[in-house]
Amino acid sequence: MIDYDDATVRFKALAHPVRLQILDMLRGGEICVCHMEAALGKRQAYISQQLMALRDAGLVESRKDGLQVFYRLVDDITADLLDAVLGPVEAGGLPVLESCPCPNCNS
Amino acid sequence: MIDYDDATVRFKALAHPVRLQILDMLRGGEICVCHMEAALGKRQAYISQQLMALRDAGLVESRKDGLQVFYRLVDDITADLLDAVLGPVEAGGLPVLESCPCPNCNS
DNA sequence: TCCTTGTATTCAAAAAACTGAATATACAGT
DNA sequence: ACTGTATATTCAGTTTTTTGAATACAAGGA
Repeated sequence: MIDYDDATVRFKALAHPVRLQILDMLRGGEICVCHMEAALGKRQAYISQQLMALRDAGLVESRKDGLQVFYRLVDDITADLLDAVLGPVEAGGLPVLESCPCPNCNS
Repeated sequence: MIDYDDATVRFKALAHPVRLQILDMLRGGEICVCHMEAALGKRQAYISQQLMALRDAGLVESRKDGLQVFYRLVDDITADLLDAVLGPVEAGGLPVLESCPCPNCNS
């Protein structure tokens, strides 16, 4: 028997433009919150709220490294859904952002 | 540039257990409203409301045949999304339902 | 034309999601 | 211990979604 309520949780989490954009970034690999903040141009607290929603839905998980917290996708299903709707992940990898203090942006 | 708002419309429509169940049925081919009513055990008006939501989101389209209205999926993207989350479509085709007056259920 | 059947729409109340503001927590450096 | 930086949580007001109830519309048959 298929659990439609279960699937609904996933789609609900996906049904939001900012969360979609975050997940889209995460297709390329794990990212720190500071990076999302710089890339999306939204307040930090707001991004953290959306990340909480994604965590609660079980779509992402986080890893703490010093002051930064890195997020990544939990499973391949989410990546497949994004591929189907947004198209394949864009090449080029994670851009270096001036305003981001994470190790990736400070060579 | 990716249109996240556009994708959000699709995911919003999918983020509902009854609508998901309707779409799941439609993976097997077009179905009449009376069939959904019998299969889901919900009021007709309620099902029609969910179908309206799916139509507004552009996920399904309808065809009128006499008294009955048949619905079908508009594109393959939706079917792909359902495959990814619900698993592949179950074999067996559309079951014949006692309480459904459509031609399919009256051999 | 009138009645029946199948489907669609409108409306309103309740529930849920969204988001800004304020605040809390955790960690690193001094 | 104190400070600053990165992230998380709580709260409340607003907006949106959900859903039951009532009603409207459309097509076929008598």
